[in-house]
Amino acid sequence: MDFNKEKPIFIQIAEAIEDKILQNEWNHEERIPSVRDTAVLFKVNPNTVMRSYNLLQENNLIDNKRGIGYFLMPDARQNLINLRKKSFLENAIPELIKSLKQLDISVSELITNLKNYENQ
Amino acid sequence: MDFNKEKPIFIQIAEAIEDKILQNEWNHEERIPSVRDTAVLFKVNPNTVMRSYNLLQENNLIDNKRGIGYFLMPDARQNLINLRKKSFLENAIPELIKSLKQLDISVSELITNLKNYENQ
Amino acid sequence: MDFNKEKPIFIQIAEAIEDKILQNEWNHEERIPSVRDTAVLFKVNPNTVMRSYNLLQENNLIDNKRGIGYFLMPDARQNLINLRKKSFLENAIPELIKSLKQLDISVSELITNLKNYENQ
Amino acid sequence: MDFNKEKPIFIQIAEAIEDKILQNEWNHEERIPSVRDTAVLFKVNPNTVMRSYNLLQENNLIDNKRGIGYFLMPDARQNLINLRKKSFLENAIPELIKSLKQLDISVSELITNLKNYENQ
DNA sequence: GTGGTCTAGACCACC
DNA sequence: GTGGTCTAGACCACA
Repeated sequence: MDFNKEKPIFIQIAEAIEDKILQNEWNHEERIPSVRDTAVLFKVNPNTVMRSYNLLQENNLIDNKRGIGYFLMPDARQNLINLRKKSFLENAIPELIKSLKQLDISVSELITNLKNYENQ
Repeated sequence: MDFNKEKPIFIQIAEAIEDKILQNEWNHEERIPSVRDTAVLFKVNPNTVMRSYNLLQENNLIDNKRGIGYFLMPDARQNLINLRKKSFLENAIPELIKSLKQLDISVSELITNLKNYENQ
Repeated sequence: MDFNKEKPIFIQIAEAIEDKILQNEWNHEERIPSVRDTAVLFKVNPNTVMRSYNLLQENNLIDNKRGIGYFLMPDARQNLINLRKKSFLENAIPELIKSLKQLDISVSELITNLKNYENQ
Repeated sequence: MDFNKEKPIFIQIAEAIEDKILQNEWNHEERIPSVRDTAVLFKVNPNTVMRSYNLLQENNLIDNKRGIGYFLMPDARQNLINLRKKSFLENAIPELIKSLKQLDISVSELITNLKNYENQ
């Protein structure tokens, strides 16, 4: 995995873990890899992974059992979907509309364009 | 104008000026306000505006005449539209698609949603 | 190091670093000194070094890893040689020819003159 | 005539006039065009031309007769050739040698390259 | 520790 | 008047 320079690395790692949650990489309330293992996996300083895990914890996606590790929250996947839906509706859509107007692209043009992706 | 804390101010100023270009605030190859005037307008240090103008110059939107000021490039508006269209197609659309998949939203659902904005 | 008053300091620093690259001061993709250290070395404000590093980055000679520092690009040395060769052929040679004509110096005269330098 | 952005305009105008002197545009001690006419010719502020003329005067190429205009100095052409020869030997040649070394170009390579220009 | 942004204020060359 | 460079010093996010 190589990182996008625009976003902080710790956020990108958090998002990568979120993606795994969405893809059901782990079972209900299962333990996720340790900070150290994840740091090795991403070739990154453990402090950085720590920040990612803190972020996930703030969003109620994982929880910490001291001395044992981090575990998925009971409703992790559903919480995550809700979070993303919220941000999608509040941010992505209005920005999309703004871009369309500035570039003088009609909604129907956009739809045509989107169809190219429909089967991927 | 108040600034978004997420992005550097000098970028936001550059974008604000880009928006003015799109809205035809200035005529073909017209002189735009001086660094100092823009600094006063945005209540910001002239150095910061300097960075914004440098950015615009790198993108071939404005050009400098020594001792006189900055002027719109002949094709500023068109160049800008091309730049934005390119970034829109390369970034916004794929991200949109990714979000749709993760959230299990169909394209038709999205279209329905978009229609709410159609007349704004 | 003392600076030439004709050229901006930040450009002269960038050129000094380029010279070090040409002289293989650093290994392949090695980290170069921090902005602050370089500022101390040249007895200059860190902001000034920042501008030099930005310039080098634009020319694909160095790259930044967030929170860590600046690193030589994989092909830094070769890119640099290409850049300089290009500018040499496009600028230096035609100017040389122009001078020769204006001064009524023949190419063979020039060659004789050049030989004085051959063993330095 | 369009100006190179690297050099001050007043210097470029002075050089353009020097070139005309070399090309015998004017006769011995002839009057050269007025500041105003030259300003119109180059589409430039008269103050700028004033600075060019001052520069030429400092180099003993032209002289001013108050209320009448600027005139070529008796030995203008020869003075100019001497000036240029001096600067050529002191600046151009050593810089050329430096570039050759940095780029690892041998003198013979250079000569080959120069021959392309020999008949222009 | 690293780089990045911003301010305040000075000084300069150029037009 | 214009832009351009530089300093000093502050504050911040990131690793």
